[in-house]
Amino acid sequence: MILLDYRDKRPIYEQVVDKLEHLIVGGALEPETKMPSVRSLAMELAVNPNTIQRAYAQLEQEGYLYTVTGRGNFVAPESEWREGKKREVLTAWKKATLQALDAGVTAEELSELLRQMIKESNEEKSGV
Amino acid sequence: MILLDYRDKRPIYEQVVDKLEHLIVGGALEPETKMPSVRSLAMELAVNPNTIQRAYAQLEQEGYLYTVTGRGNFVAPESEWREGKKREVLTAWKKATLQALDAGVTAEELSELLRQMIKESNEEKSGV
DNA sequence: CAAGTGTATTAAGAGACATAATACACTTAT
DNA sequence: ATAAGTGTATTATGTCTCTTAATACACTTG
Repeated sequence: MILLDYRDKRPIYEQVVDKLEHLIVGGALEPETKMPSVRSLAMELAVNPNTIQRAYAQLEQEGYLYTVTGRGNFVAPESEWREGKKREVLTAWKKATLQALDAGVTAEELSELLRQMIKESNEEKSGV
Repeated sequence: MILLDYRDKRPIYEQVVDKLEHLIVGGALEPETKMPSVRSLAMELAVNPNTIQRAYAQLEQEGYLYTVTGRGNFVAPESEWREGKKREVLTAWKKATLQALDAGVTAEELSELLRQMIKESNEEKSGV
């Protein structure tokens, strides 16, 4: 379900959060899907159960999962996280754009890059 | 010259690096400007000299400063860092853009936001 | 009732960050 | 030449975060 990157210097629980969040936002894990138990995912990643517990707790805090004691963790309905996620990435995008403009990148360069990325994104969808 | 943010959880030396880099890229500190000495800046920020030493070492590593033992640290010529900085921010911008698209933000929304930010940026320059 | 869930607690170790106290080589001004 | 101001290096100490480890407990399912 997940592959850890040992060269990554971020905490393990943070990597787990990011990867699971990506799977959820990307639709690979649909709402109401049952997540692996804390103990089984810890076993699979050769990691301490506490670390997974921490990752799940954060994902619940951010609205991606909900927990039922005794039953397990489940992917939350999209309405629980879609808007929050959108705000989060837009804030980050604005910051990155400001930094680019500050560094001397022109508006035209950014527009052109954006067009190019959209084009590539569409080509992938239609299968190139 | 700098104001530390104690709510910021990042290391102090990293904050110092970021702020000085911003002053240099923004033109507030021109090339060949003499930087404050390790000891004096440490005194001013009420911080250990080792911490400033670390910040200066990283800025030198990234091409923003050059060091002359016994004389001090100086802002490097723009040619030493301008291209590297541009590559850095463009990489970050592309990543942020991909994440936005992944999260369901449309290309049109990003284009519109970009236009809006350019407009505001121009208004500031002309003094609104 | 047993096995599988989430949750909580305490202890220990590793590593990064920061402070503290020195020491040394070099440059500048006197 | 000397003193003061530079950068640089080293060692020790303390704090904090991350992680592992070992338990313990409440709840749910079969």
